[in-house]
Amino acid sequence: MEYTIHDVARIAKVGIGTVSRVLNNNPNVKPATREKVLAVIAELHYKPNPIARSMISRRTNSIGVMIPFFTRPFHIEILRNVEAALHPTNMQIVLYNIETNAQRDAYFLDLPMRRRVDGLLVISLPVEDAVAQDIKNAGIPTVLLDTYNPLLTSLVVNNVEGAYQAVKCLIKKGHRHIGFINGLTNESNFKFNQANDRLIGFHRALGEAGLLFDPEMFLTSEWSREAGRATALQLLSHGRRPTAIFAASDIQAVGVLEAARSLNIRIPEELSLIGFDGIELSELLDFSTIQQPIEEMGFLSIQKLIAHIDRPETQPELIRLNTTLVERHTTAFSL
Amino acid sequence: MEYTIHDVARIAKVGIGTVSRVLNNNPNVKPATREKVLAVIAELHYKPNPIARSMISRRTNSIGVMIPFFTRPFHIEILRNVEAALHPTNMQIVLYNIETNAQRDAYFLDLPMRRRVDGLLVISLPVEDAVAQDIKNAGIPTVLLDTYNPLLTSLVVNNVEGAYQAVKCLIKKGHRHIGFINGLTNESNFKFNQANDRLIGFHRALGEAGLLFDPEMFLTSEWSREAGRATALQLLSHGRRPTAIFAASDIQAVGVLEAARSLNIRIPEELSLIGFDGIELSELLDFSTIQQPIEEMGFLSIQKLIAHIDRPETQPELIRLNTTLVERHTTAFSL
DNA sequence: TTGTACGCGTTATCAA
DNA sequence: TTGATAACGCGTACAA
Repeated sequence: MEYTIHDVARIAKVGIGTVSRVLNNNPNVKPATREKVLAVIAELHYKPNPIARSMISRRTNSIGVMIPFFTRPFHIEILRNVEAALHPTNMQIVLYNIETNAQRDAYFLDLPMRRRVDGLLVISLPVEDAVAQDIKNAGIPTVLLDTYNPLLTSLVVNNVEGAYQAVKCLIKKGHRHIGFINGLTNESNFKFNQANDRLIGFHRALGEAGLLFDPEMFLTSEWSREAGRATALQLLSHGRRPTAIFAASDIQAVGVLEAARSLNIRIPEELSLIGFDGIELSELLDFSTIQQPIEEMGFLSIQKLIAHIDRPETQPELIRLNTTLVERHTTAFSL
Repeated sequence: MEYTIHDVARIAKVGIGTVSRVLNNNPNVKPATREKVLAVIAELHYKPNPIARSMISRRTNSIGVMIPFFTRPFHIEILRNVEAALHPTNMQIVLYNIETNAQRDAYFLDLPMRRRVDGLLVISLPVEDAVAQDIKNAGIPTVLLDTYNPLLTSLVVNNVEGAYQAVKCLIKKGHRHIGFINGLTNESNFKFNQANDRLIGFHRALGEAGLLFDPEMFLTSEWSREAGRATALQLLSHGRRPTAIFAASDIQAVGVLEAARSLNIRIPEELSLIGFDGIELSELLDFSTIQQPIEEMGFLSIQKLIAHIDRPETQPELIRLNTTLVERHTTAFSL
């Protein structure tokens, strides 16, 4: 038994226009009639139908969040903060978990969320130029978080600088033989260009210290614990094993921790380690990392997205946030 | 430049009825005209407006997922599997993160998602009888996961049996002095009755072995790592400290691990530990736990929910799944 | 087999 | 200050 605005109007003996005005706090309603209408609304427990409202307003009060959800805890923490940022609003999150290339294309190309969401927040997923152009043409307010395309507002962390911070820290502590486990640029066919930037930072720190890049000390793995461990095992079994490892993500760093333990290599005495992301697990396992401003990333991206929704003429911009080196108990001086 | 069904009809020189029939695969369309219409649809990249469709069909193709999202990794893993189960469908997830009592009531009492979602999946959050009755009266297809109410289809794990398994295992290994860190029944004003059941299982195993319940060995803490650690510290500082601890959740068990490490208590030599949930972290940190069938919980709950959506006359049922003891390297014989 | 007209529940316009 | 009426874009009887 769902009531409509007509029921309210009929029972309150007013026109539906008046009810609508009451609902939308239009001041052009005589206080007395407003009271009368509100009384009926309360009595019937009437709630306006949001779908019908969307028909007219062309707003759904929801945003689509595209996220490669389960690959990394980092994404969960981002999502948490996105959610928190959205709370004060009355907007809802429609979750698009993206696990395969096909899924991503299905969402991006068909843009099925068109008119089902007011805006789109894309987390970490690379957006090709053609797709970005499509999104722009379709006029879908969009913000990219932890991924970049010049056509769309993008919020990224300075990955080059972050990696540089990490490696420089290790060098400062006397390490000369530093392993680098980077993330795959291609995973599930996604191109994560974060990895490229982190490699650049690695190179820069090395170059600045006059250290040579040793190809044998550079490996890549999936952005996962298991892959991180396997790769670390490889690195640590090397004839001349590294005295320090920089991992491109915390979850890979966890794998390094495991590998070291299984090889009875003590951390930090025999091996220093720095991860990347600053997920809660890094604190829990007490390892050093390059902290991303996760909370700020969530809030700022929502703020920008809402700006795009409210003012479609808003121009795309690139926002670059900084990382922070957080030293915990996995970084020691090289012997 | 969004096209409507009228544009398609006009350009294809047919009526909108025909276009609609083509869109909905109604067989009563002459192949030739179908082709013609499809050609125009393809040319215009026309997509029917889902909002307008919802007006008529009264389906939104989305389900609301209410989840106390960030308190425990367990919920994340549940959500992951719920998402996976929903993928084959063309349904979307609207995420309702619930962190406070006020939020929960806002969602439950106003039922603002009414008509914005086809169904509701409530994870872990207790549902009071009055609320359950409201939901039933409102005719909102609903499934409760990891929480129970007789009025609604509920999918729960046998918490009593799970706790019993854990404690019995410890007793079998010779432990006579077993600490129990239970979760709070009330947290953020939520009443988590999972804790009650686990306490019952604890009692049962003790009683069966003829062991006395020692109130000093029974503490409760928030369902968090920090709280688990603080509580474990208290337990382990006791004059006659336990030789084994059963924690009501894995995340609390992690806290126990930390506490033991900080007190230089070796695990499992000096202290055995069993957690509850079977989250990935338990595998990562290699501690024993009572494994919940997380994947099955996700898939089965969605299956049941869809049944309720498709056939509103479906009767509520109680589904009870079993837990499994997974022994890793934190359970040893008592000396 | 096809087209027209109506209704879904709102908001917005316009005349009263 | 108010009420009737026209959209919004679609699905669906019903008539042709």
